[in-house]
Amino acid sequence: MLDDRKLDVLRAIVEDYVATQEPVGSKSLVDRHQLGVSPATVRNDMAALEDDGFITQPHTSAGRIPTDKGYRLFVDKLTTVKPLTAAEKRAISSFLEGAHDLDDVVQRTVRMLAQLTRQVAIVQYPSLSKSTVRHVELVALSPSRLLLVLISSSGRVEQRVTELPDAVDEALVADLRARLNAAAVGQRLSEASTRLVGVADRFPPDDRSTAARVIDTLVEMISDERSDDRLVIGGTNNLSRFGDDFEHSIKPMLEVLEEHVVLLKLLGEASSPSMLTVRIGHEQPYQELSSTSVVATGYGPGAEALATLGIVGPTRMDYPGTMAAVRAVARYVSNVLDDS
Amino acid sequence: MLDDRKLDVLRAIVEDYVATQEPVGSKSLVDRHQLGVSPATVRNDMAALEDDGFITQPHTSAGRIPTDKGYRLFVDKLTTVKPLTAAEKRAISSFLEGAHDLDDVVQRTVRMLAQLTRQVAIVQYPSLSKSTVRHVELVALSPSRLLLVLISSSGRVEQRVTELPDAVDEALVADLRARLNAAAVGQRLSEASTRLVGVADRFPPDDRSTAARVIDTLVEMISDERSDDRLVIGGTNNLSRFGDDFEHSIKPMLEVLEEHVVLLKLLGEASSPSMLTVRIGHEQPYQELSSTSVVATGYGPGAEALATLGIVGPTRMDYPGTMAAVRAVARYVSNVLDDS
DNA sequence: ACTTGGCACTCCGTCCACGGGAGTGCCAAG
DNA sequence: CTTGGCACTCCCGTGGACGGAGTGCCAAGT
Repeated sequence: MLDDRKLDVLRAIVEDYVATQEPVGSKSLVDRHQLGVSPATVRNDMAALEDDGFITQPHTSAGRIPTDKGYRLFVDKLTTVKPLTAAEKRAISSFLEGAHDLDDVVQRTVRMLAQLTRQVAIVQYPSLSKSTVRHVELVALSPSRLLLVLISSSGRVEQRVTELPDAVDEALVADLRARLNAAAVGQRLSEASTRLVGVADRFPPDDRSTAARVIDTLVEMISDERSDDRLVIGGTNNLSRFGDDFEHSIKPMLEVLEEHVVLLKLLGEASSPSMLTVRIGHEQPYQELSSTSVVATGYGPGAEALATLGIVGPTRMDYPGTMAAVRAVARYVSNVLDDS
Repeated sequence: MLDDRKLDVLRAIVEDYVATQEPVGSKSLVDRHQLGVSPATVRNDMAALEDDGFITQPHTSAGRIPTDKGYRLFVDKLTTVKPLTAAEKRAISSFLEGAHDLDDVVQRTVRMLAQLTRQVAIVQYPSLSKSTVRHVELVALSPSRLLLVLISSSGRVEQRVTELPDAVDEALVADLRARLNAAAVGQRLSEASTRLVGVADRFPPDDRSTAARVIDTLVEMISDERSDDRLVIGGTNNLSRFGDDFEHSIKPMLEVLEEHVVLLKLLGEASSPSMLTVRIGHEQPYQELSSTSVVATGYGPGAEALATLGIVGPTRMDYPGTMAAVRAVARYVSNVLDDS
């Protein structure tokens, strides 16, 4: 049914359409690719591909454009990975390694991704829920105000100030600090919460309400953070690449970029850093984005995927190049997180 | 030269044009406003206003639209402040007060601003350079790795990890912590840097290189942060309100939104929280944004302006409403920062 | 059985001419 | 100084004509 030449034709159609943004006809196809057959033959193949739903024509007697199904076949079967140039690789690693803290890493990553793919880039902050507690720090700002700092293995630092019911002295703070760290350090955040609640009971009655207050706040910080809704967006200027139909391609995208919750759904579950998720057109869950594709992958220190990063662009995009860039950036940022 | 009626006519033109987005003619003006004169009279006034450069016509025999100079006169002389409704005020304060940390405050502020003005909102993070050191915290992550946390009076927390030349014990860390805090707490950041450098000398020779390393990092953190380039953008979906001319109004705006440095210039110097800066069309420094206006003001705890917030929108915008909203949000966020 | 050249057909996009409509400028009268 | 009248200008939407690109099908060739 789908012999090799038909696949070649499909590939050629996808490539030409991505390059020119215009429906591609049989004539221009044979001109620009060495298919070794005549336009008439190509027409027959195109008719067959259309019957199978891989391509379609915007109107009778126009050229063909790939359908979502066509792109899907293209990325699944017809794509050979297009490795980045050495210069690009060097640029990525040196740029990412210049970062000094987690915020900086994330910022630079999103920038790099947007620049390489010339698409809108999205990077989710490393999730705390899968990472572990590295340290809990308490700082008395005044006798009745305490600053809590939570440091996770992913390098994320979360802080909050809490008002205490009673004044505390430095000894109690030190005691709290020691016990909280003993209970929580090394634990995954989800377990740390449950471990912490028990700690209050082991304080003398006088201090118990203070301890409970601190622990409550800490647990709240942990669960707040587990919602994982922080992300950074970059390359919105590449929206101009989405096409000329502002109302139906750019406007809905702008709406979605405001809704971080929606974006997180778009990125999908964090997959392993070496696995790319590609969702083409209707394959992603939002109808308004029916001509939009998502290329995403997980990243994080070690082999574990703590969070997701990726790009969003028109279905009509350079999949091989984009996929290579997303994968490469995910690898490099994972390495950087590993080191720190 | 400009009698009262001409000013009335100008105001009516601005209001109608902002509302309808279409050139306004003499007939529709007298229909929609009680000017008490005939269209012909209005035409004479319009001719005069055009001679003076306050309005212009896109083509012969079309209605008039305001020029930048016209808008300028409008905001300077013809605008009466349009106070927010009680419901709006309540919404702002309750929404902003729900924030638990500085990030949260900034996020919510930008969201609120975008929602109230239906424009693109920009909020600069409170500048550290004008704020003071509240606390310095050191945490030994391992014998030779130290986490430095810097907390400023504006509630901003900055952290960084540094590698030490030698192993340190808890006593040295405590000593460092005490001395650094003694030297820096309460100081403005600019002074804190100079104060800190002297501290290293007062350590015994064995520890001096470690102390110097820590102080170097701290000074670096301070000066890095003094660059003040962090800001948050919201309401980009309101870009669709910029008009139909994608290429010349939306695209350049998208470019600019990527360049935070440019945005900071656009916002301008932080003015006092009660003073609004309005830049109309060509009055702002970027040619590509010639049909864009900026409404900005400073904000911060107390009367001092630590940073700037504002909105960017088409010159054709509702100035009274926008100005009221920007001012109100700046006041409320200042209050919130004051409390915390 | 597949490939190829030929040919008629379809449909889009563009150009152009046309007319209605909104708005202006000017003038003369109140 | 204001007002009604009037001729004029120019935009913009509509509709028909036309060229071009591309298709589908058929009959002949390999």
